[in-house]
Amino acid sequence: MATAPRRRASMGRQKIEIRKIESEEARQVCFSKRRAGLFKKASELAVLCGAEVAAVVFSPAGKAFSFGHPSVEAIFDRFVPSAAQHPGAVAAGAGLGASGDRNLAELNRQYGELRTQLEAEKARKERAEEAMAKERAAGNQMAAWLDADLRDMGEEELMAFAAALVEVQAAVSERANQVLQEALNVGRSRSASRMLQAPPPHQQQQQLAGGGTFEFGGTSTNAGMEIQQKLLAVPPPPPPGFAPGMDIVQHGGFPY
Amino acid sequence: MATAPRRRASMGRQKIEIRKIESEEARQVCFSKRRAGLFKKASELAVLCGAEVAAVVFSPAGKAFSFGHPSVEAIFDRFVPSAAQHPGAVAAGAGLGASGDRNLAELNRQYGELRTQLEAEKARKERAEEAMAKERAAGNQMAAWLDADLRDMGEEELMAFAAALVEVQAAVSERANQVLQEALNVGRSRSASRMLQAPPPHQQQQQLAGGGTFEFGGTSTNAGMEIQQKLLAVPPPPPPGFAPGMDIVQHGGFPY
DNA sequence: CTTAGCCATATTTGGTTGAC
DNA sequence: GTCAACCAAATATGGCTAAG
Repeated sequence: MATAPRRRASMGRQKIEIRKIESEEARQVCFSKRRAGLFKKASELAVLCGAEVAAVVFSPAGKAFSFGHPSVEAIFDRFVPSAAQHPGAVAAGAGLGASGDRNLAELNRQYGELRTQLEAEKARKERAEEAMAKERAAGNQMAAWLDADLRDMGEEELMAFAAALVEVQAAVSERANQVLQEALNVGRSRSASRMLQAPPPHQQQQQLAGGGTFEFGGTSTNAGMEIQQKLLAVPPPPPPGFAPGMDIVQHGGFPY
Repeated sequence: MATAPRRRASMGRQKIEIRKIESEEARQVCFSKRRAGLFKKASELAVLCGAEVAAVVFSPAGKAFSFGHPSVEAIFDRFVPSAAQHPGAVAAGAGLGASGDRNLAELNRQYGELRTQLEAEKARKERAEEAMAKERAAGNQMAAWLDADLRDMGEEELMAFAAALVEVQAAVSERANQVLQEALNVGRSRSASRMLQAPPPHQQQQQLAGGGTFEFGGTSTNAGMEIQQKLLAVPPPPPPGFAPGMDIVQHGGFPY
């Protein structure tokens, strides 16, 4: 058409991390958009599932917005009847027996924690997946073992597994050396050298901790301990997770 | 509607009208998904815009779920100044049977739900544990392999074996490093320390930050949150490594 | 039954621009 | 400064299947 600088009218939706938006302005705009979106979602949830939903939002400026079906009051009322969810309150419980005496705050905290962990694990899993592909490339039988259910391992297991790996690594290394030695002794240079010509593509990544291949005990007696120490040596463990902090209460299960 | 029998494993997301879902089952599923989505949105809104958000939803079955930042009660209070939610300790000790009966019962049920959640997680871990046992078994097998009598091997065999070892070694090494890294990234709470059956007594239990409630109202600078989110932001590439000494955060404990 | 993915597509919403 | 509109990429999630 005319002389209209047809520049891409948009960069499309940009990905943003869930952290407080710096720009006051952008934040305000975002607030509006998302508030609307939230209410819409709330509404849909209410209609689609015949659920009772209430949502109250205070803009950073202090203005209040709310959505409620049938009404905010109704929901709140139902929710708060005797609310014993005061951190200080006891909210003893008997129903569920032993552990029923936790107060909501605690449950809350626990849940948030759990969720955070799940989130973290999820991320980890993905990275693992990636690495796995690489290993598979190695094409050897061991890869299978290495791949195994690592993806499903929890932190604990991972740690233990790591310890195991270190051991194996040492053993393999040693053995490899031996084999090479043997090979050389028997003197069939031909293949011996060729073998070495096939350097595993991932050898490069062996550096991490010490600056080279980590050398945990050639002995398997205390590999675990070593690791433990290494771990502890690491700086503080930054807790990952999505939307940390806010207190998710989930009085109930949260499928995620 | 033209039947498209087995087009693809997925029909992709179908467009649906916003009206009560007929299928009880589908409705339940939808409820779960959307409830999660709603809370996530709420959470994002809170974080992104530094707003205070509360959402309460009652499933058609009557179960209550809620999300609140900083907390549902806080929002409620603010929304309804006259709210009488400071009963002090309605359900204290006595628990069921008191005026907070209904509420408590509800709470208990809810807790049960949560507990189920946790159990699920636990189960998952167990499965992992199991898997690990398997790994270990494989490991033993490998050990045997390592002990194979090289003298009985033919040249070819020997060479192949050696080559394999080298590769395995590399793979293991890399994997070990990776695992360690992962563990470090996530290895905070849980029982990262319990990982070794015979852990050195000097293991300093990491103080986990868990889903602590971070103060929001104010302004920005909340070290804890910053870091957490930063980490999250770090998608995949940036090798967390040991070097970066993000400061930490660990809000020690909770003011409970 | 409840939970966990998968996949393709419906929605949502950053970033911008322009009118109030 | 608020809000609406636009565009395109980021997400959320119906519909299903598989696993407990």
